[in-house]
Amino acid sequence: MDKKTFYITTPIYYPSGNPHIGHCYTTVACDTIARYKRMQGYDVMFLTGTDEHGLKIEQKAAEAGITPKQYVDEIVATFKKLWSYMNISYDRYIRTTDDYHVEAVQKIFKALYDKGYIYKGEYSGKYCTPCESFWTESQLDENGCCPECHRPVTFAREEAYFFKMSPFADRIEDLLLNTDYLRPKTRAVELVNNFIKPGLEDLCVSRTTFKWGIPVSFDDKHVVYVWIDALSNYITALGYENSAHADFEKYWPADVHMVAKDIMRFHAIIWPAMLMALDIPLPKHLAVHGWITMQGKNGEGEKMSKSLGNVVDPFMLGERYGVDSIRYHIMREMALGADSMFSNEIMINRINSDLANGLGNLVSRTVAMADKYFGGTLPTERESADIDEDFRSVIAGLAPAVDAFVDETKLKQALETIFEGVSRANKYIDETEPWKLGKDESRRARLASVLYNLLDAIRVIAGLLSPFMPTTMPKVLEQIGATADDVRYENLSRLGVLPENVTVHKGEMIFPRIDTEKEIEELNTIILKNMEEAKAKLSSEEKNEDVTLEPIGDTIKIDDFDKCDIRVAKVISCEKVPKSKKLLKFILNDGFGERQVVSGIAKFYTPEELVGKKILVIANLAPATLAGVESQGMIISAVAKGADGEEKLNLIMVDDSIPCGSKLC
RNA sequence: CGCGGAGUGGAGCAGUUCGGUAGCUCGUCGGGCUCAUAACCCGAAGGUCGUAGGUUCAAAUCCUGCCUCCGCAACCA
Repeated sequence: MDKKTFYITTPIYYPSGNPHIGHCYTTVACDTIARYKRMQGYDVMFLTGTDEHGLKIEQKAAEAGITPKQYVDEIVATFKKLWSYMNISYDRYIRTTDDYHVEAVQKIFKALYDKGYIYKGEYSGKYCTPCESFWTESQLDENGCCPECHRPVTFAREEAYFFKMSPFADRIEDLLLNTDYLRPKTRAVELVNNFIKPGLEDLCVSRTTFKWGIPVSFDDKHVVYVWIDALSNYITALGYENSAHADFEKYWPADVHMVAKDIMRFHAIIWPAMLMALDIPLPKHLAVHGWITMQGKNGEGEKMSKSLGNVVDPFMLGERYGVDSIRYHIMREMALGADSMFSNEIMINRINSDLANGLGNLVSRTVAMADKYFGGTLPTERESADIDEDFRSVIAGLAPAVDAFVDETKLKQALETIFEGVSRANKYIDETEPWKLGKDESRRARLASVLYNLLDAIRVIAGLLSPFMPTTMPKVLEQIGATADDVRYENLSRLGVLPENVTVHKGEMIFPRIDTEKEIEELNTIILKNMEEAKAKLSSEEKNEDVTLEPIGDTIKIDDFDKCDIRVAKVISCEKVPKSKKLLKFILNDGFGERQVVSGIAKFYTPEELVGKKILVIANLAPATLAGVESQGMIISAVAKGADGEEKLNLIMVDDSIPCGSKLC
């Protein structure tokens, strides 16, 4: 008999740095769904992996003085270590550097080329020598400068391959708007309005500017750019166009691709387009979740950032509170589509109230009573009461409800449902007052019924929670004397499965209560230390260590320089350009009068701190309009890239004694 | 007028599709209980549902204007 199959994937992660709790978010959710489906009897394929090509990896490796492969090998090892630590039960791990993937991607690329969906074109734009990058017309800025470094670029042509997406626009729009492919669907309209309605642009799918990638088989100047290389992992891992695996027919189409919202676009538009072009059925669902944001001092969510030192280290948390507690918290807080706040306090409170006070204490008190009143083994006489019925029906109703939520990838709601059962059980204890029954010899049968109902309820709860917390639930089952057979999936929607004369085994506390104040204090100490380290790292960068410098540009003649009229100017006023993130609007005194200049440095400076300062401005630059504001010139600043990849920018400020309008030569 | 989302007791959220007593978790306060991990159970306080209008017997829910926040896009001359 063929089992029903279930194929679920995480994205393949980009190993340009070590994994953090954000990666855990997606992966733990997939793991839980995979385990749940296995429990239900599905033949599950759970895929994760790493996307190991690209310029950034090439550069990072060069900085470290090792080959790209050595570099990614190291980081992949860390990923695998984390997954093993987090109990991730992936069935397959794909690396885009794996031979079979490389081979298959080349075939896919060729197939798309043969079908006419990939064509050789060329950038009609210009080449930026320092960046070693070509830019298409649409990417170029208004002065025809490099959109990354904004230096003049030389006009050049270079061939590249493009993937034609426009033939699929209508089908993709339909997929997003009229099917439940995208979960949650709230962002479908946004995607359609922003990317499909204006016309799907052809996608550049090859590069000649770096080498660390999969060579195009029929044109080895080119390497395959990220889209076709990375996205196709979902099918190559099953053996599509390769012989390393042979279960494409069996598992495809995928049931769930789970991704974070930042890569939703690629999975919602490009991936379906690729599959359509290849005539492959589309995956059933794309589940998009939000980010974990750190709760800042004012209670606002702020993004995790290495320079803030607020990156959460999953290993550290696991050591302190147990891996299952972390898994629980992640899934309990995660909602489809929406961001969720993370703070040590939120997490500890959650663990305490749900796991320690709720579930842990329920197990502990129930087992303790069975032990105390019956020496651990229940007698077989029974006496039921009306009051049992409501309790039993709540417990019996858990499994179907949880099934439905898991199918909709709503793990948060699934957990809420299960914990309603925990709550109901605690209430049942109060209703039945077993401690009173224990004092009355004549009520032994009643007491046995009550404790049996409780143990049986815990059996169901622990069974349903096993996919979520695979390490601790077996301990619960051990304590209540349940066997693996008692928590077979079919038995989770059934009551009365435990043997009448079940024997409990009192053990240690499964979820010890955390001393909130003490832990917060200790964690704050750790965080403080991290922040200081981050700061120390920053100041060492200022000493020119670990700073990536741009190469020196092409030689120019003195006339070339003379074309630039650089003047000293004083900042009269400065304010943020409304609706822009990066732009500041300056009114300058350049010695001749007032001049308005816009500069994209809002990230680095606040308007107030610049007023009154003397700076340098290119005075004869052609005016341009930015975000609707005219800019008459360019303010000069010094730029370098720090070790963390973040740009460091400093305005060149000059001595106040230099008169406005002085010319640099 | 670029596109979209959100504003609900102290905190985090549900409810808005198809108007009809405003709900959950945490926190606070009071009570109960003692089997248990200072836990558990019950109860209470606390919200003019961002704002101003409109439709209606009736609006958190429908319509209009406005304010604030967030995401995407644009923007780094």
